[in-house]
Amino acid sequence: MPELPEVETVVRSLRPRLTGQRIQSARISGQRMRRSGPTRWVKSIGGQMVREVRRRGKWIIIELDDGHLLVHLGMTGQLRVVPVKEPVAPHTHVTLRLGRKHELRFRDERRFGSVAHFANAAALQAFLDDKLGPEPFELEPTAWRNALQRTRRAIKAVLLDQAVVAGVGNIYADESLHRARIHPATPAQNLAPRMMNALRLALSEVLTVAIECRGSSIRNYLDGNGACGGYQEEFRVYQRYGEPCGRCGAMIERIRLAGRSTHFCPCCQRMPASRHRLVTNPARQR
DNA sequence: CCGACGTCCTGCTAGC
DNA sequence: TGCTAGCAGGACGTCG
Repeated sequence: MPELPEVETVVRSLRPRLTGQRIQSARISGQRMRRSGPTRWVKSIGGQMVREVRRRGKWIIIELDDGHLLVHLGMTGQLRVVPVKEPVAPHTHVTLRLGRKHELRFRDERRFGSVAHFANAAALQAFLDDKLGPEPFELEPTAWRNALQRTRRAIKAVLLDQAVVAGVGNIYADESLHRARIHPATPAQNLAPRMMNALRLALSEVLTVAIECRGSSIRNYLDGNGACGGYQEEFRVYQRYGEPCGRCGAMIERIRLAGRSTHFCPCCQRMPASRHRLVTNPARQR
């Protein structure tokens, strides 16, 4: 389940292997991916050079001489540079021939991912700006507080909302909430300002360490060279249902929240008392 | 307009 | 041992 750290790791591993490489040809095989749009670009990108590989949220941007490829790994997507002679794995949907010996392959068994082409840089920017909030490392404290204060949704659901903060998925939402000692069902606007700030810092810290560990490998996540990540060894709550919390020893619980499996420590992560009075008491209002 | 929820997709696994 | 229902979840569409 690639989230920001996994996508960042893939980008870092692909960057030196793709930048400056000329794409000889591209092909799409098997059944079409969902949500990838028209595929006429496959014919037009032959001969173009890769200028840059970068990340925005969970999206991978491959900048070409003329246009961009925008890749989302979905749940099970893998983007890897492999020798041409390596057998083509099942569910390989897109292949970019890079030279005599290597090709970039996009593989995605569950087909939640996508590979789309943008001819126009402004259109790509508009597409991303429309759906993505700031990167977690660049959250501006006041804007973050304002975003949380204007919604009653459970904080877990807010963290998963890419328009609020880009790149957080189920694993790092749970891990960050545990680090900040916040109950995942807490309505966002009930969080005290210092807790909002604690969460902002926890997100940054958890994601930074996860990137240093090259992401988490749960099932089939691999980076651009086919290597596993190691952050799964650092999980404090995710998939640790029934195990003792490393901080207080209480049993980690699992609930269903925002349609997602949610893991937390009932002792370290308490729901705050309602701050209703602060809102309704005129003496407290400006 | 906001927020909750269903849908897509396949492979693995818990449970009978 | 073999079968099947259920689970996993990111993005997006739909509905109240």
